[in-house]
Amino acid sequence: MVKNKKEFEGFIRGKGCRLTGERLKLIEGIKRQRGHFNVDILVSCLKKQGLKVSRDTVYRNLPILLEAGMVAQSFRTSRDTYYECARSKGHHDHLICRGCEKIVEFKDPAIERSQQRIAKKNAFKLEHHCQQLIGLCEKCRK
Amino acid sequence: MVKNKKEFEGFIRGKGCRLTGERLKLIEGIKRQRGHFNVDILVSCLKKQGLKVSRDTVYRNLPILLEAGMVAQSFRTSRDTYYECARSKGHHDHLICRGCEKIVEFKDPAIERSQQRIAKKNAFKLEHHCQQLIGLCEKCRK
DNA sequence: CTCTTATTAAGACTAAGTCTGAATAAGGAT
DNA sequence: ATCCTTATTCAGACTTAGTCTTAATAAGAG
Repeated sequence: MVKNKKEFEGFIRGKGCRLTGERLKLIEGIKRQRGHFNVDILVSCLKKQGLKVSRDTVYRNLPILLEAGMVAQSFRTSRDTYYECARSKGHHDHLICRGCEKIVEFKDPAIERSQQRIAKKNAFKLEHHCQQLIGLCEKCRK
Repeated sequence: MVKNKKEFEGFIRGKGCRLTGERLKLIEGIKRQRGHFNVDILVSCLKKQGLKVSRDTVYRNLPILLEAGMVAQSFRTSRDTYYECARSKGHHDHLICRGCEKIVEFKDPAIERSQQRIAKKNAFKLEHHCQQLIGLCEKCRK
């Protein structure tokens, strides 16, 4: 899990990739994100802050940042994939109201352990997971 | 959970909707699906079997079939949403290899119970969930 | 059988994500 | 420092899952 610019430099060079200005802008901009973001949100925030980077560059570098553990895939709507800065909080999953789209974050160590057990039983090396509980919140049930 | 044509008729009329030929073709075609399918797969299978229905009709009716519990959302790739006929097997989740895209199905009652507990704690009425464990299978780890 | 209105098909449209090709710049070699 | 190779970037074209529009059709009530 890469935590800062220095570690990122090591990580990126270790892969034989180049440490470009855009990549530094990207990790800077992502650290500034609070909460969930999708690619368009990220690009327009970067732009506002004078850290212009093309949409394509974001798409190209996201897999690297995911691999480095600096960004985590958070959840998906029918339209979009949302991410979040891994440093902002620990890992967690989401409870989503299909009525008002309210999102509640939760952690459950027991579930995580079960997931590891299931992966092991099937000889998988678990890298990450996506767990979304969909339902109706108190208000939306009326 | 709607199980057959008769129950479906009751369900659809209960909603004040019409029992159309297309809807019958749809549930017929879905019952014939084995395993996972996305909208395009479903449309072309229906076509092959002489049950022509437009793509749009499928998209329009999927929420109804989900609500009726005849179809379940199965998992999503970066491109597509996959479904499956709810009757074919019981509910289960997926372990997906990001290398070869192999999919392993699993059930875990303990996780299901935890999910219910989490929903209850947050005053949500849980309708369904999406749990995908992503990693590398034995072969793809080399 | 007639009338109302939900539903349908066809195709235009939207937008997330990918691809292409030319220009740029990182980093090693000299 | 300067040159050279090649990964990376940008801009914009492209692909395609999913949505919307409109006119035609047909389900169901009376």
